[in-house]
Amino acid sequence: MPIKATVPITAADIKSACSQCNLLELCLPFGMTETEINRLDELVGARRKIKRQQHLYRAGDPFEAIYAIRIGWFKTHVVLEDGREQVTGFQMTGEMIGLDGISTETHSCNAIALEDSEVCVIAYNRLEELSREIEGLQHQFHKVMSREIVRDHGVMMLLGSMRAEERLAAFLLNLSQRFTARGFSAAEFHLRMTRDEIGSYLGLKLETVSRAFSKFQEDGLISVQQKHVRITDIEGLRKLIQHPAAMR
Amino acid sequence: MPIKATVPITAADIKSACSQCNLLELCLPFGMTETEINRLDELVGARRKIKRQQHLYRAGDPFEAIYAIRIGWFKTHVVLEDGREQVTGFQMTGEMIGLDGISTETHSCNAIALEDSEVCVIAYNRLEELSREIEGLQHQFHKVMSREIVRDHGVMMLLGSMRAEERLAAFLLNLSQRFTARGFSAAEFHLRMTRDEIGSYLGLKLETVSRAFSKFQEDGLISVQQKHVRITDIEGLRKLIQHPAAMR
DNA sequence: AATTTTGGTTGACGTGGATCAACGGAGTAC
DNA sequence: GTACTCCGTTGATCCACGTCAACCAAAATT
Repeated sequence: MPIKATVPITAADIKSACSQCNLLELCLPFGMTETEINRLDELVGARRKIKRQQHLYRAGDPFEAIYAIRIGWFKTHVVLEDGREQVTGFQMTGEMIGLDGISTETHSCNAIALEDSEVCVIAYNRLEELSREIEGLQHQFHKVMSREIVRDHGVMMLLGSMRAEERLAAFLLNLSQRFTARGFSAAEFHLRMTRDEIGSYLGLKLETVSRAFSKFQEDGLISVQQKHVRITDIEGLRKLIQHPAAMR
Repeated sequence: MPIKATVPITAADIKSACSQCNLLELCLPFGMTETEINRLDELVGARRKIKRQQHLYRAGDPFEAIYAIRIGWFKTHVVLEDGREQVTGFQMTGEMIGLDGISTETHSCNAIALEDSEVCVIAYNRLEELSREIEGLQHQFHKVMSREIVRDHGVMMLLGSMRAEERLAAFLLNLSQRFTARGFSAAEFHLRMTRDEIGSYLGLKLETVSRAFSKFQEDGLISVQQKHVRITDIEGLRKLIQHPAAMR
């Protein structure tokens, strides 16, 4: 049974507290003073747990809140009338999700948990109120939105101008960099998404993604086994992007 | 000689006034009360004229302002180290440009006028100040940013999941819709960009764009002559997208 | 433990769009 | 008016990636 994406308070919910959270430098409070962060605690409502494969929200849902991911992974995707899907992003701990809803007050994409996850629910009207009072919050929120725009432009570059292997290399480097920022290994990580989902994000078919993984392994750039990836030559991956792979 | 993209006051500049402007319902003031709009006049600084092919700003420029297009057309594009370019958008009258700069306080793309154009310069620090005071401004500004994110997701769908002719059809329908919103003909318009620029935006080569134009003409969907386009069967174009063109 | 389902890999083959090339017309500069 | 440059069109050919298919491993279900 699909779960409606509103803001339910269940027994499992705990009151969140930004001031107690260790994601500070990744999340909304970044750059704010301690006093300001304490005031954030009034803003951030309940936490909400989302099980693997469940929706955080669906396209068409009324927009009420944005979400800060505390634990876990999500994907967002848009669907065309004829059923074609396009993954528009993979979001991890410390990232904000739901910004698409502001423009029309209705979510324009679907957000699905890739593993059991937990988000902080940030009521949007409260966020607007509070960011009129707290300059640091306002500024950081604007940065978060702008960052999303810049990221999207990067994806356009990827989809519009790069070949299959370059796209995958860019994808892996991006993941690596995001893991690093969270204190995890830059070289070794576990993919939360399937080849098909990666393919959708990168504008490729799953077979092509799989072949590119195998090729990278043959070339000694990475070692892959299913969802486990170890980057063995990060410079090699970088070069692959800079020197538009052997177009003879 | 390239012009540095700062905020120069030249003899040609006139003080702008949102309250006197006829772009209200397309631009930042949308949804604001008359009193609020009057206060906007303190926000919007000089106008600035940009000649065809000149930069409004460049990637790497320090971010100081966003711009509302009063007259004309722009393209934004990002450039990879190896020189590959990707057009990330075409912006017309009433649209905001420069939002990419907020995240890092440095512009991340280039904005170039496609024809002689004029923008209103909106100092970003003043915008933040004022939108802490005027709720309607804050809300509208957030909507503008969110709309950009949603638009970008649409482009990802286009680049990642659609075939050449579908992409061009979607592009023409999008232009048509934006012209309509400005009171121009939905069916007949003048393209401000070259086949090459359209191709870059759509992730196609200029030859493919040209062939798709010719195909649409053969099929009686449009008539094209150089940059002049007349849509003769708008429903036909829509169908083309909904029914993933004959993949036999 | 047996069975089913889902996800990933690999090979053979087909094709949409890229590439290469030639040409002609529009716009611009002199 | 003439020359030049830029832009768009069209044809011939090529190739990167999609499609189709078989198979296997891992995970979920019984």
